[in-house]
Amino acid sequence: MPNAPTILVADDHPLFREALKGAVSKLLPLARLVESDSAEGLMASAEAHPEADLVLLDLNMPGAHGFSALVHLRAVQPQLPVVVVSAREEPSVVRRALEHGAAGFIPKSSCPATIREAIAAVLDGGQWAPAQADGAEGLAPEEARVAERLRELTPQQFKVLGMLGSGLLNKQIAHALGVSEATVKAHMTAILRKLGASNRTQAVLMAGRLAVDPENLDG
Amino acid sequence: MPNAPTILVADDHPLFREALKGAVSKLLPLARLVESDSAEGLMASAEAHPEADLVLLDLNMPGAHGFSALVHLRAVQPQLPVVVVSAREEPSVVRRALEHGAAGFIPKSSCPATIREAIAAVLDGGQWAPAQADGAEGLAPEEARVAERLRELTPQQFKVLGMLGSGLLNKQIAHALGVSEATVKAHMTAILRKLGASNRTQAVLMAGRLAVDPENLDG
DNA sequence: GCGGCCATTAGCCATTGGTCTAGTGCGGGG
DNA sequence: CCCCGCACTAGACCAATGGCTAATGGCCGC
Repeated sequence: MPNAPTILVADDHPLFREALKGAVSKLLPLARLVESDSAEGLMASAEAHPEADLVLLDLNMPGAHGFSALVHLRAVQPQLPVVVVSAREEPSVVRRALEHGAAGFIPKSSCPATIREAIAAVLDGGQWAPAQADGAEGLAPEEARVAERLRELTPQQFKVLGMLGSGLLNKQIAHALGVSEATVKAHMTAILRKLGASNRTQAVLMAGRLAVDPENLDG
Repeated sequence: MPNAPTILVADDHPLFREALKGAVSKLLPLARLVESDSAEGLMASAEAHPEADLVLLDLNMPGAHGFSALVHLRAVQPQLPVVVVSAREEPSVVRRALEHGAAGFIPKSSCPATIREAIAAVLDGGQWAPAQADGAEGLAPEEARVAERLRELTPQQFKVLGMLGSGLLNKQIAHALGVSEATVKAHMTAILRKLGASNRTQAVLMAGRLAVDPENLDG
C-alpha cells in the first residue's frame, strides 16, 4: 500500500467523521482524506477520486439506508475496497455487508486501536471483520439475486434508479439530471430489463430489499 | 369479558400457533379459536368474525412484514384489541407496536404463564407489555404521520394498497378483486390523496415505512 | 482504426396510470 | 320518511409509462 493513500470517509455524523479521521491520521499521517455526508456526496467523491485506496462507509446515511450505497459503490468501482462502519453490529448485518462486497466491517463501538488495525489490514489487501460474524446465516437468496442484478447497472442508471426510489416522474428525473426525458426512458427500460421488473413499481420494491431489515427468523 | 370469547390467532409458524392455542385453552377452555397463517387470511377472518374479542398477531407473516398488518387491522376494526406476538423484543419494537395501537405485546420467549397473564389483562380491557419498553424512544414522526394517514383508508382501499405493494398493475388488482379497472383507479386516486402521494411509486414507498427497520441511531 | 459499450436523443405506438364526473346503495339523523 | 354523507362502482378523457427502431458521438481496448 502507498504510504500516502487517498481515503474517502462517508458518515453523516460530523463528530464520528472526526473520530475516523483521527484514527486514520494516527496510522497514516500522510493520507489524504476526502469527506462525504451523504450517499450522493460519496458517489461524487468516488468519481472525482478514481485513484482512491479505501472507503470508510457508514450504513444509514441520508439517501441510502441499508446496503444500497455499498452495492452501488461496489458496482461502479469494484477495484475500490470498502470498509463498512456501522452502529449496527449484529452478526447478520456484518455477514451481509461482507457478502455485498465489503472488504471489512468496523463496529462503531470499536476502540481506535481496533479501527486502525482494520484499516491497515484492508489497505494491505486483506479483510477484517469481528469474529462474531462466523455463525450468521448469509444473504437471503433473493436479496443476493437483486444485488447481483444491480451490479449490472451503469453509473447513470444507478442515479436514475435512485431518483425513481424517491418517487420522481421521468420528467422530473430528466430535469434533475439535465438530460431529455427520452434519455431517462431509455435508462428506465434498461433498468427494468436488467432487474427483471415489468414496471417501475416493481423496480422500486426490488431496490428496497437492500434495506437493513433483518427478515428475522420466527419461532 | 365473556367466558367463551372468540380469539383470532395469526402466525405463519404452525408449531407456535399450537403453543398459543394451548395457552389460550388453558386460560379459557371455552374460547373459540380462529387461525390464520397470513395477513390476507387474518383480514378475512377478522371480517368474518366481527364479534371477535381479541387478536394474537405475529409480526412478519407472509404478506405483511413489520407493522402493516397491525395498522391495517386497527384501521379497519378499531374496537378489536390486538396483542402483538413477536420474536423481536427490542424495546423500540415493543414501543412502536403499542404506538401503532396494539393493546399488548408478548415476546415469543415468554413462558406460558406470562402469555396467559397478558391475554387475561387485555381481555379485561387493560394493556400488557414487558417492562423494558419504558425507556425506548417512540415512533419516528414521519412514521407516525404515515400510520395516521393509513388509518383513513377504507377496507377496500387497504386491499388495493396491499396489492400495489406487491407490484401489481391496476388491471391485475381489478381482476383479483373482481371489479373493473376503473374502480381500482378510483380507489387508487383516493389512496394517493389520503396518503399525500402524487403517484403509486410514492404510495408504495410510504407504505414500506411500516417495516421493522429500526431507522437506527448512529454515532 | 475498428468494434464494442455507453450516453444521448428522437419518434412512434400500445398500454397503463390518474383525474373528473357521475350513478348506486347503505346507514344515520332530522 | 327523506336527506345527507360515505363507500363503492364505473365511463370518458388526458397524461405518463414502456417497448421499439434508429441515429449520433465519446471512450476504451484490441
